[in-house]
Amino acid sequence: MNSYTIRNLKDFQLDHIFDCGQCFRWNKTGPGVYSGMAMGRRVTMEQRGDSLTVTPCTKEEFDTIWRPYLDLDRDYGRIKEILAEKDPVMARACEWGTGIRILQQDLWEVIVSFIISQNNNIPRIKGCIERLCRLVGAAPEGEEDRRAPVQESRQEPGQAVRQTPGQEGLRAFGANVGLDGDQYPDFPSAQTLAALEPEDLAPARLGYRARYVIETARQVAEHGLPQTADQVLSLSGVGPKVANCILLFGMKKYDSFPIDVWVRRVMHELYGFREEDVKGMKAFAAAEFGEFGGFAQQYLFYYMRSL
DNA sequence: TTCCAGGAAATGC
DNA sequence: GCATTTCATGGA
Repeated sequence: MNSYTIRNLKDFQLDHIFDCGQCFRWNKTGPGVYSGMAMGRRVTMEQRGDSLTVTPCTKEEFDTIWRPYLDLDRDYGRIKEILAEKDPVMARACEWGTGIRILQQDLWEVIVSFIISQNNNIPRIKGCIERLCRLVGAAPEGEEDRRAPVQESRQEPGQAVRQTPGQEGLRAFGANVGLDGDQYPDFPSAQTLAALEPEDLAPARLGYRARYVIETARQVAEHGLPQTADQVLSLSGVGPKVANCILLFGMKKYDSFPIDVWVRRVMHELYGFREEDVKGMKAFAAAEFGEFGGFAQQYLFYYMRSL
């Protein structure tokens, strides 16, 4: 299989990039090796020292898809210099999380992923997203759809058969299909999800978030993807924290500073804020980190989680 | 059992 | 306006 290798990478560590909570569809399959699904493609990335090998991948695919996805054209060394000068805590966090890069992910996938992330833990978020993709996601380009047909017997006897436009697209993996990571369906589109009802997503076990995902899918199917912060906040199941994640990870708004339980913890324990003083933390981040707030947040998040 | 997880929406005051 | 409660799910 064709691979592409890029050498002499600086400020690049796959382990930190895929373990700082920004993405959920990459899985570690060996030392420095990750297999996953992004940009509609299933690939494996392997880092050895300052070299990165992507498989399958051509030079053209690397330059047009993975170079921007991995944000390789941004000078993270300079960003760390600027942030490290701010305060000793930030300096340590930059050093600890060196090699972190903010991926340029698909906006729709980011929206759904972070709606699912609310009041949830990272391993279970990954499980929810994987089950959602296996349930209603499209087969990736160039691969045949090996999913089992939808089980018709789910319908209770005597219960009216509900017809929805998306019914024919609904699939479910049978219990005999191994969950061995060998299947990587693409992320379901807004149109696909908009045509479903919350009970259709029950096998994905999103909990009460299924309603938010479908309602947001309908908003996006009708009005298109959000383009402003206000439009992001108007989505169902999107509050201040999730909105900031969407702006940062899906819309390149690098001044966003998502404040979750971990950031609250680090701001409380290492910066001396009261834990409930989210307004104070927000104001501090805006004044202190400014246009680099998103990068600062990622370093702090990773630092606090690994303490 | 109870608590908690990258919170948001509904409800109460 | 602000504080409290509720919302599924599953692991610790």
